[in-house]
Amino acid sequence: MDYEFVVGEFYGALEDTSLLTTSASLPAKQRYQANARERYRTHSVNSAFNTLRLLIPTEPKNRKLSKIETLRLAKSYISHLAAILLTGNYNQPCVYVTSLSCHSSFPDYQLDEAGGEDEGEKLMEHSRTSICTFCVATKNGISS
DNA sequence: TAGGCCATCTGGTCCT
DNA sequence: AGGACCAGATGGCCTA
Repeated sequence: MDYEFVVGEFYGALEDTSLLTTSASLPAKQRYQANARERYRTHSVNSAFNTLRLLIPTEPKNRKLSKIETLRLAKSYISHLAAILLTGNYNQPCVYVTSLSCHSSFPDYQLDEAGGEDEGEKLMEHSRTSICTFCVATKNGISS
């Protein structure tokens, strides 16, 4: 990795000592280089987030998701796509998934909520009535 | 103006 | 020893 480039990219030449600050754990120059590496690493993470954002449909289309929204919606989107594969239904796949796949597709639904003999019926009822987070966020699959 | 989100700095820990 | 990774602290920006 070209750290001289990284440093130059963000704050100018390394020999610009006005940018060097004291640190309890590291000499100024090493601290400065560590900061530059951390910035570079953070930017790499952000690039990955941006790439992921491009893969997730949103409503409206130009809405920019926050990082936490991107992660949550990506997770739901994966479940949504799995439901499509499972049901072959492109419009309301998450409504028709089986109880087992429904349970795995809807982590918000806790197993201990459905304890007892009627667990299966509750799961089936859940599968009939629940819309996944992705469907809610994008209005995808919700009949009007 | 408060709250959410983000970038940056920093120190600690783990790994090579 | 040095770099990668992580989490906490801090301050700036934006929006309701």
